[in-house]
Amino acid sequence: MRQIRTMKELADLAGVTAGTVSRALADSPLISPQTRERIQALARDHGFRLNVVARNLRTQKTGAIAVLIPLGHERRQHISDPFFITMLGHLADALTERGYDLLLSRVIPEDDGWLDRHIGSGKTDGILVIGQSDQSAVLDRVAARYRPLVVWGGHQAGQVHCAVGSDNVLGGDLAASHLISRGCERIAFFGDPHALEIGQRLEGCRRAMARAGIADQLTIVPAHLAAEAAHPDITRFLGSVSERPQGIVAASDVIAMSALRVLSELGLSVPGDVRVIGYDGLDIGEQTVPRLSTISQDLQAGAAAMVDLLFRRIAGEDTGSIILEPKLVVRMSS
Amino acid sequence: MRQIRTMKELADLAGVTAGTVSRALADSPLISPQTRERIQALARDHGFRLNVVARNLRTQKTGAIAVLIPLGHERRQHISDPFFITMLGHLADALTERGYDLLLSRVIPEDDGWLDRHIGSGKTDGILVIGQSDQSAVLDRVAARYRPLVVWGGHQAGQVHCAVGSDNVLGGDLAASHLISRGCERIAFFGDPHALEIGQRLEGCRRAMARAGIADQLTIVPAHLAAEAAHPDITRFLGSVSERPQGIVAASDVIAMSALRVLSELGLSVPGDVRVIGYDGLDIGEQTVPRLSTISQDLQAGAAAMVDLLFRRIAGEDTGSIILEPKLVVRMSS
DNA sequence: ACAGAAAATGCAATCGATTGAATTTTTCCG
DNA sequence: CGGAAAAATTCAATCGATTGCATTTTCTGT
Repeated sequence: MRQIRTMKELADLAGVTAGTVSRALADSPLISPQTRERIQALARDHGFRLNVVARNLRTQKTGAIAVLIPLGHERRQHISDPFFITMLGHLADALTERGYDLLLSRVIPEDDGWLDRHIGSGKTDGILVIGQSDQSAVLDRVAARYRPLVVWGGHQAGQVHCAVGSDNVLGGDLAASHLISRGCERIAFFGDPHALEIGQRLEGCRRAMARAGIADQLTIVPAHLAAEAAHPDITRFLGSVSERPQGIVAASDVIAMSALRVLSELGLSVPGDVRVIGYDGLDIGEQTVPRLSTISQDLQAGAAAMVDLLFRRIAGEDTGSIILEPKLVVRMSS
Repeated sequence: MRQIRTMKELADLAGVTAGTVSRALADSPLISPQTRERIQALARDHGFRLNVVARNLRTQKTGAIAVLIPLGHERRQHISDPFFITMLGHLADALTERGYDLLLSRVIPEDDGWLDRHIGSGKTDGILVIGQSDQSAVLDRVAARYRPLVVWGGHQAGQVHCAVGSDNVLGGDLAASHLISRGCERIAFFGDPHALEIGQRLEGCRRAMARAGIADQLTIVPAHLAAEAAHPDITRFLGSVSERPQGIVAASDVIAMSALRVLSELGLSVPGDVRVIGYDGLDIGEQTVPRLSTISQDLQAGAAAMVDLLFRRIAGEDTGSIILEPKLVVRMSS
């Protein structure tokens, strides 16, 4: 039994034409039940798989969605960053459920054309971008004429591109309020506010402290996002500061983990000497010692929302952004 | 300036035929330098992107590699497992470097056809599989007739499919020997030896202990691979055991992290009361408290090797498996 | 048994780029 | 300046599946 590679071959075998085979395999009602059954059996027996590339060309669809990870402001941030990865996993699940493939691309934006290069190549039916990095302008420009594009990240006034993210200001507020309610007054914020989302979290932090009348007790430590890079930043700060903070709001769980480690190295107890709260709600927060309190973003719902919006945009609908509500998760570190 | 979508349109604009445009854009020496330059400029000015799907159909290549993650023996293991993810990141980097796309698929093998379904669909030029799970037989069957397939995982006698992995027996030996050299006698192995790679690690562990004359001091705790699932397994064991082990060899870093957490919850110090060593060499091991000693697999080199083998197989070469040497990394937990 | 409707299948263009072979244009040299 | 060789370009088939339209086959009801 020789291998059948094309519909033409299968058609010859069945004594029909390729068109009939195509319809039979697609369960078209135009084909009689008998021949349909016969052809499908034949296809099964000969292990026939239709050529998806040819179909894509003809139908002008690809059945694939690109997930792009721009590494703009943080070259050292690797694709294996736990946040990216968690997001990626959820997106993979959501897309798989809809029968779509996921084309992964790590992008280092060297010019403004990285997005355009993906569009128009016809490789995917739509694009999901994880994180705006420092490419908001590019995203806005492209979004103005290319619909099927959804971004994970912050939302700000005047933003053109469709984004899904959590309310970062509220999240920062929750984090700081929580520490304050536990008695903290001197609070340090670990994270580089230069990035949009992180800036918003800091803003929320400020808001909560102002409300408590301790706005002047806030220190900002622009720690790096990647764990290896954040460690020295944090060590430097905690080692040199005269008045140790009572509470630390980290801009991400990864930064919080670095903080936990540095504190342990300095012989300080958490939450005894210093209280720590992270941001993201990643699973690894469950595995730290002590288990990490955090602001949880429900990335699974976020991923589902991104995919949902994307498909509605592919269908032609014009959707707005979605802002999810962050939730305070109190574990052992605060 | 209207949008140019096809080579035909661009050709009309330039007053030549599509064939010429195709060659000009491909820097073919058949085309005169002037026209080539002119056409390339035109393409650039009009933002022309050729249709990759059409080219793929014609050239019978796709420029994409599939990465499949079979979740056979561990349904609860999520794609966001740190090991998968780290591997995926390195593979993405290695493939990006060669200009290939990465098509990600999470597979739950419900029948034996999951691999065949990917092959022949023509969507990718080759397949990388992360982990054999319990699908060794399927992999062997397919590998017998489909060349461009490389698997991350263990290697055993009679194996047909091409695999890249580390010497698990040696790794297990290294881990146990290290603990023994630190004075441990009662040693517990955390992990389910039912899976090929883990069984081999246990074997190495046994070998080292036999050499030290303490073969009878080994306890096996078949902990789950996923962190959430491993935690209760470990708690149950450490809570009930009469003679607490002095050393723990964990079959993965994730399991080791769960162990660290349980030990901390029980008020035991690491490495004071119990020494712990993991397996994999993941980055997160740097962030635990205390920092995790481990058997490092150099996943980056492993990923590079997988990609290298895959491309050699795509080129028609018939390659053998590769076994990497694991390395002992001593940090603070042992 | 037969017109006419309905059902099933065949035919052929199409998606957009690539490439071997054919053809036209240019170059070069005696 | 003629003519062969070299260079540049065009022509047309091809990759494999999809689909509107044309055609053939199979049912109806009378």
